[in-house]
Amino acid sequence: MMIAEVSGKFDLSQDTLRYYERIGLIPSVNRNKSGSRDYTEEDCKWVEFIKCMRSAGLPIEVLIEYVGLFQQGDTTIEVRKELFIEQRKQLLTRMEDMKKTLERLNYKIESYEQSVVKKEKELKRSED
Amino acid sequence: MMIAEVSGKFDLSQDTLRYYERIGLIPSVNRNKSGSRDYTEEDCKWVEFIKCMRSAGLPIEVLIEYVGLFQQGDTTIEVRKELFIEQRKQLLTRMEDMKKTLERLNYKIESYEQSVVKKEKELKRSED
DNA sequence: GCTTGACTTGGTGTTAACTCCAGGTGTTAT
DNA sequence: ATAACACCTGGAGTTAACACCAAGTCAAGC
Repeated sequence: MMIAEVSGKFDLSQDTLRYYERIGLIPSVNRNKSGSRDYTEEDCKWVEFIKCMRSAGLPIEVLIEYVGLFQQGDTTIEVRKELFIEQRKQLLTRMEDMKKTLERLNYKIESYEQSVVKKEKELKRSED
Repeated sequence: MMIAEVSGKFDLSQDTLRYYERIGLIPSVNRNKSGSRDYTEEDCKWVEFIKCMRSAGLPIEVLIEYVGLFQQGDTTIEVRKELFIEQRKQLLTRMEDMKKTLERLNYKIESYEQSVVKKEKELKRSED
């Protein structure tokens, strides 16, 4: 799979894909004879995984660490688990914050609806 | 209320509080005779509101727009409502992303637990 | 009246995460 | 074989959201 296709498939710019690879956020992708990247199925899975993690706000630095640990093999499983547990904890905190904010937005929107209704009633009265 | 107290109360640096005010993210705070900021109850409510919105990832730019609209009075209620509806939509999207990521993290962590258990069993066998 | 400490402003510096660009190489179509 | 195109690399530029700093002012304690 050429980079253009991967770019389209995951809605990430080619620059971003190259950037991710350069900083070690995904393992390095093999090149074909002419030097272009040729993504394997495995590579695509990495890209998709990273995209998912990033979309939830996991920092790049942490993900780079994970990729590094992964590449070091089974001896790092325990550390990787701890890393994920920590990230899950932080994710849950962020989700809680968002839940509170969501309720607040809902309340605000409802209030505004009320005040619009009031305005309309006033208008109707003035039309009489 | 002096800035130090507000800073402590909301766990925001004084620099951040001044920054927020400077860019119009909170309405400007009155000064006492010696020129220092003196936060009213109202000011604190703004700070708390902004902190809540920021913690859920609403961009500063959007919040500045909201504060501007708010200060223009009731004629902007409809616009403010739309603004919040849009932000709520985006917030829900982010929350969905996070939920998926959370499930994935949970799965990874569980898998790692399994592989640790396996390792331990192997160890036990080799002890026999 | 002098130091100490909290505050002020205006401006510069920093970090994360991309994003863009120039200059070069290889492939493909006419 | 020449133009058009996709891709490469190394490096510089951008944006959001702060964080830091210098130089100055003000009030309080000794």
